[in-house]
Amino acid sequence: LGVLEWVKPPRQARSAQTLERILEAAEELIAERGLEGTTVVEIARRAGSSVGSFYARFPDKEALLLSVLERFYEQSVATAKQVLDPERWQGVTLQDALRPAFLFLLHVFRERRGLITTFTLRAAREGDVAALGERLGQIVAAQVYELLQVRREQVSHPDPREAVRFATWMVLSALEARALHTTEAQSQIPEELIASELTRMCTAYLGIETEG
Amino acid sequence: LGVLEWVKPPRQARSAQTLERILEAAEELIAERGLEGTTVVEIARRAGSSVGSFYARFPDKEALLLSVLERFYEQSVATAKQVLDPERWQGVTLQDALRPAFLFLLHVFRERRGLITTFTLRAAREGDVAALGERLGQIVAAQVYELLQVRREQVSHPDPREAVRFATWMVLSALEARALHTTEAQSQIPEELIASELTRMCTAYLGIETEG
DNA sequence: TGTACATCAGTGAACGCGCGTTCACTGATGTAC
DNA sequence: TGTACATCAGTGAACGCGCGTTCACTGATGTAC
Repeated sequence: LGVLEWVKPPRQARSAQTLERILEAAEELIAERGLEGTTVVEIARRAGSSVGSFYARFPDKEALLLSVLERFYEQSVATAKQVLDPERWQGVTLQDALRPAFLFLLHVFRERRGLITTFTLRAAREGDVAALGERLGQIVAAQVYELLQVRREQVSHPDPREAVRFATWMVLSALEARALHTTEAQSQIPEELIASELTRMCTAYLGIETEG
Repeated sequence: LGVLEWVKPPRQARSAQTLERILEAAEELIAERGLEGTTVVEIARRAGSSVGSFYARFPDKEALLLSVLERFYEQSVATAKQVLDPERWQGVTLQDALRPAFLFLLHVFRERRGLITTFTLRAAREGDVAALGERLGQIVAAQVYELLQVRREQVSHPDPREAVRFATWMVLSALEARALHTTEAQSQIPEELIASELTRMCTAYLGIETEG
């Protein structure tokens, strides 16, 4: 499912720029108001373009969403790989690795709440969108498992691989829920506290003897 | 936010029945296809009624959704209170209380997946819908905390009340996420396993010395 | 118990709005010779 | 280097579909006397 499938590639630099501007504008608007709340006319206007140009590139509005989604997905995978690079976490206790990682995740989910919400809503109805999200989760779980390998002997959970998968799923679910429902009351809980409790929960679950 | 605010009360038994049939049909259709996917004409047809009758009761489609939501919310609160009644769990270890409770929750979230999904999507954009969900979560957390009181001395988490709130939020988030994304791969994980791991996670997090 | 009238309940065709999509047209860029 | 032509890029008014909502009308139920 490469971008080339939804987008008719531009032949001139000029239209490549137009395409870029359209994607940019679309991402902004979708993040602000969701897909339903965003009209093609608005996208074109914010991009300083026209409806016709839009349809010269995208077969329909749906294809646009998929393009924006794919961009986002690739960014996410890249970020995850970078953050979870084992190099970064050598000689650090699991807790000291997890807490900052959770803080970072909380930050990202807050910054990109609009897009995440839109995609989540979409994933609830479209299988292929859901599949992307799941793939991302599995990539993260695999990376985390790598990190855990070094500290293997500390883990008392009978099936560490499954445990990591499960914990990853729980954490991502919670972050997703937090992005989805931002009632005032919820957002009161400071991110530091959430990060601490997530850390406590994960280490306790994996069965790591803590020293705090 | 009582039903009476959205629904014009019927004066004759006949129209009370019609209203009931409309609510029933609406709930079915919304569970099957979501709100957007459900037209007023369809609701009327499935209820064996007419569009005019619909608008004799509801000011608009939105009010219908709120009525269905409120019904669901009240059922949920009632069920929660019943299931978490301390009477039921006297003399049982926390693990033996949690596991069946989680199994039950998984069951409910599966059975009512359609409605839950619709309301979740809605809650992401409408504050008042989100508020209802949060209220439900707090009710559950409070009840669970009651259950924990008996086993207080076993808990090693420094702030049990907050811990219960946090754990409840995590569990409900995970269940919500599971309802939302039913990719094939996800639904493969058997509910028994999820219930076990949730139990393990919660007891470990609260800091309860397990005996298994 | 019967008649006249008021209100409630129900019907579905017609209306209208929002928004995705099309299309006839203009202008810009590249290519052939 | 210049001219003719083809293709690419861009424009925005007009179209049309789906669906929520209205409304003029018919029938049923209750009430007054």
